[in-house]
Amino acid sequence: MAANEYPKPSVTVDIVIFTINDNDLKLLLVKRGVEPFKGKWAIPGGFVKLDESLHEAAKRELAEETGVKDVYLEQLYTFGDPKRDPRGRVITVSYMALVNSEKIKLSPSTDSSDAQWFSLKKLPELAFDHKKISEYALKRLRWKFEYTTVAFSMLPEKFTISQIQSMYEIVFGKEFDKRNFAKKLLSLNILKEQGINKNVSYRPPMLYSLKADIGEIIEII
Amino acid sequence: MAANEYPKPSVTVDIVIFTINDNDLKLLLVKRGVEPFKGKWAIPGGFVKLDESLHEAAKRELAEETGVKDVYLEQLYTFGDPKRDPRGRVITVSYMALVNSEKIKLSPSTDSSDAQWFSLKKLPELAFDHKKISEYALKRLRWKFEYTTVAFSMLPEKFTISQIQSMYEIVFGKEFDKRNFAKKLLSLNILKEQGINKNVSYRPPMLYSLKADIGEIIEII
DNA sequence: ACAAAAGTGTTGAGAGTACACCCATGC
DNA sequence: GCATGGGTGTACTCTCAACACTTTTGT
Repeated sequence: MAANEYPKPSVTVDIVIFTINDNDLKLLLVKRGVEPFKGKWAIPGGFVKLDESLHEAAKRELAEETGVKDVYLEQLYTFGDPKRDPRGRVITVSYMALVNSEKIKLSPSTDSSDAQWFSLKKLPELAFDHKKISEYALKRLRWKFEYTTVAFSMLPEKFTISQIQSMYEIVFGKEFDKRNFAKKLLSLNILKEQGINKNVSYRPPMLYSLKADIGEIIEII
Repeated sequence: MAANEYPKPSVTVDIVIFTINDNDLKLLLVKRGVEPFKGKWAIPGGFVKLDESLHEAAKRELAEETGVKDVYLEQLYTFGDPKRDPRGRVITVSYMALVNSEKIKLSPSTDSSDAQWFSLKKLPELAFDHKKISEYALKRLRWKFEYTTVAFSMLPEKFTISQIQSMYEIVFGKEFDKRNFAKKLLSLNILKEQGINKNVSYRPPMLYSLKADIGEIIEII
């Protein structure tokens, strides 16, 4: 039963890259330049190299597309229907990434007609089973927002409470009560005051950062 | 960028099969007959065929090992470290299955020295990264018990409340208050009374079944 | 003084937790 | 009548949801 007795499928990673800008939740799509689905929009991804782990492959593809490293990256689910790629058997391990839109510069090698941010509300038709993958990613994103601190990975180091609340309202598509939101957030005891932001024409808000010992994503369930 | 330009990894499915018997949570392990790790215990699994989906592959391997079909089966996570298999690049999609121990007959082709149930408390050393996989599966199992109705898939059609409570106590390794447990369970409104079990030498318990419209696993979060 | 967003407290409802006694049966 | 597990209610605490007004700044 050696590992090479069987015909082998191809293995890819596909990455649903989320960001928030213009008060909207967006994901990055690339336009396919080759058949199949030539000209259709697709989630960025590519083949896994034999000497890299799945996570490394996802990180590499992400860096190639967006130029960012050190972002939140999480494996979602592996899609392996035999008919999902007309070229042959391709199994894809899907990932989700959360990036801070201010840190992104879309890869200069791909001009902007090839890679674009799309609002979740106005997605074009997607290649392969990428609609299913992006729906799965959105569910997971909401779950993670509800029960962990991933949201902070889409913010700059210092942020205001209303910036956080606004992200939650965008992701869940509904509004939250300001008092209850702040009360809950502060009671978690994960924020540190960072002084006051003076560059606004209204009452200046308190800036916060995550406490030093909250480097990693924690569960707030 | 055809699908076959790259050298390909092998893809397997590995299934963590849980059951409860003798008041203990157990998982099924098979003894490896070939190198590498010959003689070591491993989670059952095998290569994915080119014309079957991942779920079908997991179902097939499960049926080959245990003879059971129609059990709860869920994809967990895909492990793809380049060094996880000394034979070469093997990516494995892990699954978890929950089976009713009364319905199992271990495959007759494998004698009992080759496949055995092990208590989670006394696992032997495992081949490959199977320890990591089984730990991941246990976490997911506990999560699913807490927030969904998967537990019922390990019970016969009619069951008592204390059977359910006993399963939860085994899976979480702690005891629950009998009154609170019954109150919570009955308040979910998913059980139907099925008359009284008379074959006991103490006050006979009420038997329940899942309501007809609760065929699928539901979230009880 | 006005516009804009920041900041803040109380109340009621529901869920979870802790806790102990009587009941129905077989032997 | 005794051993065995079955079945049940109350009180407390905590969390969540609903709800509106004052404060601070720039212009």
